[in-house]
Amino acid sequence: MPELPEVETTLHGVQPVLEGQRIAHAEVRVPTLRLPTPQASEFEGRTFHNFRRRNKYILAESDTNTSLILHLGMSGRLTLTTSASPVLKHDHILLTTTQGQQVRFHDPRRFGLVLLVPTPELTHHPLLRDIGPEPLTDAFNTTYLHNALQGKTIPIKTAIMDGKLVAGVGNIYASESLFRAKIHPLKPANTLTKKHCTTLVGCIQETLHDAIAAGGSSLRDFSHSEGQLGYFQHSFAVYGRKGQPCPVCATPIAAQVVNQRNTFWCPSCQKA
DNA sequence: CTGAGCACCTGAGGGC
DNA sequence: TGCCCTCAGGTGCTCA
Repeated sequence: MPELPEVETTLHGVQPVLEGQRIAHAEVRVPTLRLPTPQASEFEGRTFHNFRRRNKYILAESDTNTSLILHLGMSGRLTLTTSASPVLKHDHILLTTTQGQQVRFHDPRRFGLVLLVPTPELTHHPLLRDIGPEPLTDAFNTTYLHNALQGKTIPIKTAIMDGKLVAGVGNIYASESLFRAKIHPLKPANTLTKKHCTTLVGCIQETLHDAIAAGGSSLRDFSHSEGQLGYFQHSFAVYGRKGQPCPVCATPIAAQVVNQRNTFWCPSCQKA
């Protein structure tokens, strides 16, 4: 998946199509996603509004006190098309508006999910209730991060990928942010000084902002909801660049699996 | 609390 | 050309 910037890009693609438009027809072809998908009839007749992103979830509200929760998982994407367009393999959910536009949830690996839940329960929903502050808001700041890291001996990279600590920092942007901050990914979280935290907060925000501005990354599975490819991957400084020269000092980039995830850093620029 | 392992599922890419 | 193997952006569970 799509990390936060890709979700943000997807949100901006789908919002203009669905916001305020009635769902005239829905089709659920494959209901077995990470969690079971509602029946097609539960989408029909709804008008969604107040689209927004929380962590890597896209949320929206509709009538009868019902809200939408959508997650792209590892390989999910939303495509914008019409009902005239041939249905592709892995097009699991098709929502057609009264305007004739169609949004499709396409997800080969089916780690994503699409749910309808009672709006009053949304903030208490198990998927959302324990999520930490959004990284691009003032709530994510030096004091917050420093306090949150106290007592944690886990690697800082593992810490910032924990959605309970901060929302939406995935595997790619964790490596990229730590490179910009010149902090070694294995540095124990509780050894970061306030100064480190100030730098890291700034670098996470800067990295995400840059990626959003670039329209999100495009790895194998991602395309914009319009079907165009993003291009932030051309800007990766360390991710996926094992053995290649550091863009700052030309030292070969190191790689190691940390917390089950591939992790990249510059052994010279980033201090433990 | 921590880390390791596994699970969900399919497709892409490399090696031979 | 094709088979076999490994790996992948995310989460969430169990176990020691």
